[in-house]
Amino acid sequence: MSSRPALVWFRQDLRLADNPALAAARKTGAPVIPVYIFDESLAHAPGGASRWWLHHSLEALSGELDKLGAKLILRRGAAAEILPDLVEETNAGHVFWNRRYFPGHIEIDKKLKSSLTDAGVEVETFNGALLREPWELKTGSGGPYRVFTPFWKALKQAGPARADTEANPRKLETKKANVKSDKLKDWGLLPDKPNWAKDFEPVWTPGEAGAREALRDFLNDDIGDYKDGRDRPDKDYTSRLSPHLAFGEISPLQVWQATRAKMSEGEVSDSAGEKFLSELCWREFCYCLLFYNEALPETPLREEFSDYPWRDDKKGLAAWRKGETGYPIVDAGMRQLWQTGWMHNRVRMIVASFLIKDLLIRWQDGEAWFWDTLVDADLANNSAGWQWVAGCGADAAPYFRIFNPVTQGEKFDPDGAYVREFVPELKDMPAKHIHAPWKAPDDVLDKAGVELGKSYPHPIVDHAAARKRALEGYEKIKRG
DNA sequence: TGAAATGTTGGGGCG
DNA sequence: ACGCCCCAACATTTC
Repeated sequence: MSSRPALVWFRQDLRLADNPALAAARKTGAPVIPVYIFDESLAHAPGGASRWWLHHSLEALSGELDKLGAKLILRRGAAAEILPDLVEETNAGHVFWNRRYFPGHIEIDKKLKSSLTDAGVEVETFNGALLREPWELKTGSGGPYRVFTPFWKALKQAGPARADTEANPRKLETKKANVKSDKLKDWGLLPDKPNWAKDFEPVWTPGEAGAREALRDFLNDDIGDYKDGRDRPDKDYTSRLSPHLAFGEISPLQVWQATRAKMSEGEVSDSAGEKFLSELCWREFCYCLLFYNEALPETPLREEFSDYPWRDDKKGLAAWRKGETGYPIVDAGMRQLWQTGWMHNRVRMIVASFLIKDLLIRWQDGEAWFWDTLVDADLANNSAGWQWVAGCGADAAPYFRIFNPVTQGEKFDPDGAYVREFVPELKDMPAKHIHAPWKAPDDVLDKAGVELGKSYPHPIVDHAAARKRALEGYEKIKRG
């Protein structure tokens, strides 16, 4: 037992339960000092929507710590300098954190670990973010997996690295630490003038309690129709856990265990539960891809795609961002993203396919927009996802798989309810014509109060022609 | 975790 | 009764 305090450095693990670093700190018996450092100097600093979430998540974490008598210390700046300062200031004998896996982060953490260790501080790091570390699962030939299905099989076979989750601590050894902390509101994480996040509030509850509630609601109810329902943006059959997972308000192990428990109780069908867990493991797969391919966020994994004849189309990109492409399912998705900080996964694939293949705009441009606007923006998921749609990733959709936005709309939003919610100017269109208003007879448009080119745009590209153009571009890079 | 083009089959209308 | 055409409904191939 040591009287020198134990520092817990919170990062992408803004929770108290099932937090190995925090658990280790408690085990020392020393007073625990929780710390969060906001480092904007890093590449891939959080985008606007993530900053909104981060603010509220930190507020929630700080509140939970308060209940245990601990004060969350907030500091802003380069962790490489601030953490050693804090260690010195507090005379900490231990520092604990859960590992990060993104390029840049890893180097910082490694250096800190060795310099602090050299200075006589005991540093220990843990896996708090993944079911398995990227290096724990290898193919038969010893390399990392590059195809999802075998990865998923191997992970399912191996199971999570830890068997049990740890409950929320009820007690924490603390000491009145006289350590200065920033005020959260001074970080300016919240939007102001205008408050574009006002519609986020009714939709989301950032923080550990909100995460737990989202998981419980999903497993008790919405997961029933997950297998097919998860593809329906007009329904509420997805877990909406993504932002909670991105900020580590809940661990994948907690999700895994809770789902397995419901499955063995027979309350969740095997088909729905397995499908959901496989989606959870897409996240693991993406982390793996990024861990072994640092350039994933910028550079196509398949090199030939660097030569793809992309177009510079500022107007097209702007129309896509604003949800004014004239394709209702695309516009609904882009507006859902802007309004709520989130987009249904099926629609993410549709809008991404549209940007890349119909507009021939670089996937990196879409990735950047998602990064800024998604509350669940996650470097691994976002870059792997965009590469997947673009067809240049490891286990990517073939390039010629080009979504038809009309067919997709008719298939997955058959009544048009999703479009009506987010594209209100089409709310009086009948289901039959809502996904292709330009093909609707004049009297139908009149009756719905839609004037193409005025109240709702004409399609900015002709899909059939755009599809042909995209495939011709593919021929070019295939020939090299 | 597509879509479009092309091919095949089978039923019904019709001369 | 028969062949022929049409076309919907699938199936297969191709991008």
